[in-house]
Amino acid sequence: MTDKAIPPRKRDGTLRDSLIEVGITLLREKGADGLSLRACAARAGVSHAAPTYHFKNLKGLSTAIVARAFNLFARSMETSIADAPDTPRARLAAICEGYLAFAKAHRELFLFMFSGLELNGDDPEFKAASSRAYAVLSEISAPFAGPGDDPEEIELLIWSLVHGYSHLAMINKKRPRSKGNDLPPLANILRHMDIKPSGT
Amino acid sequence: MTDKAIPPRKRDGTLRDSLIEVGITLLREKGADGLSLRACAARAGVSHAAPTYHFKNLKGLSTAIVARAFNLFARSMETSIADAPDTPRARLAAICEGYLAFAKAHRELFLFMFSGLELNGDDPEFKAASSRAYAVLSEISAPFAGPGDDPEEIELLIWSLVHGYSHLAMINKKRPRSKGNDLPPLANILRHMDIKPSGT
DNA sequence: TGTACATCAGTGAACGCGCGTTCACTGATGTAC
DNA sequence: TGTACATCAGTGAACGCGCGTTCACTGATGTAC
Repeated sequence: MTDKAIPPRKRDGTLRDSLIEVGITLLREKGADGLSLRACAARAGVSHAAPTYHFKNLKGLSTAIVARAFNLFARSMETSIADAPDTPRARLAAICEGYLAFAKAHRELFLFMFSGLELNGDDPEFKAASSRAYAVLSEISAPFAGPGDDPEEIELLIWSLVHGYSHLAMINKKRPRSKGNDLPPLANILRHMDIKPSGT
Repeated sequence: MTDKAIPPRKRDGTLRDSLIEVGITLLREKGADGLSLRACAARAGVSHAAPTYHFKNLKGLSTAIVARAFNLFARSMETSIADAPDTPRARLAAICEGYLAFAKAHRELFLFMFSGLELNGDDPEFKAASSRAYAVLSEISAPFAGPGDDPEEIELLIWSLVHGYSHLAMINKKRPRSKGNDLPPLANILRHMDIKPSGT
């Protein structure tokens, strides 16, 4: 079993993109410790120095990967919302499901993007992608801010809850068998949170 | 400036402990990437092979460090609770403050212990320490479970919220200056969450 | 349509580094008698 | 109190590994005229 998952390429302008995808694969398979410029190059069937040309260094590659991750993340939430009934509560439930679904589908990537790793914070792709995700959250939260409320507080309440739930779920891979292997579902947790859309 | 922060030691039975503390220092100074068996040994003024004797390997050292972390974490919450008025809401607020205070005081350690890193899950010290932290949370949450509620759901609601808030706060070191550099305070977030002690 | 030239995208060798792990060893400490 | 012995705690050399980064290079592609 050799390691050439991707056939050798020649100048078709897609290498940068491929390296990002390979990086995500590497994260999935080996976690954050398995991500390196050299490993990405090898997996992409390219010289070990090639990634440096596109990303300058490991931090640059990581930033590009996290930018991609935030786009996938935003898309997961957007898709979930698009399928939901057009009421504030249904949309809230949907964004939470989308958040959690992304985490479950990309555990290592999710942990990586929220690992506190230092990135090129000024990178435009990165900024655009993370803003996109934040905008979704912000939009869905807005209807729950009453007249006297700071909308940022409501956002942060919702964000904290769904992020905490998802993050803890990713950390606790293994739970005691006695109660089944799952946390109480997110929907049940949400039901306990008595915030109300401001129109009611 | 040499690197002998701790003078060379000779057989006083405290090396294991010192290595754990040095490991925590290393995390604080350089993050997860700065933690290694060799770096701990060097910092403790001891041969590079010494840590292996006590921890077997890097995973063992990491497990010991996280166990220590969970004890500090539990203590932070316990202290905060001990100083609070003896009402369910005050105790809830106190545990949340203790949770956040620990994260702020030990950012890198907090990120490390919740990084999803694989540890020796069966290690007794580790199990005891994490159970201790969980027990605090569980005890404080109990009064908020009404007659029809699953107590685990209430625990998870509270845990998710405070964990999410703290974790996001650690990730977003830098916020846009325009609004000041701080998130809306945790107390405000908690106020929006209308759970009630079951006696009321 | 052909040619000269610049730039682009990737190569491959080389550098030095820190790492985890193994292993034979040693000298100090503790125990049995 | 002295002696023999076992175990403990740490040493230091050695192993091979993968890593990031630099650098002179090359051959393909694109552009100007």
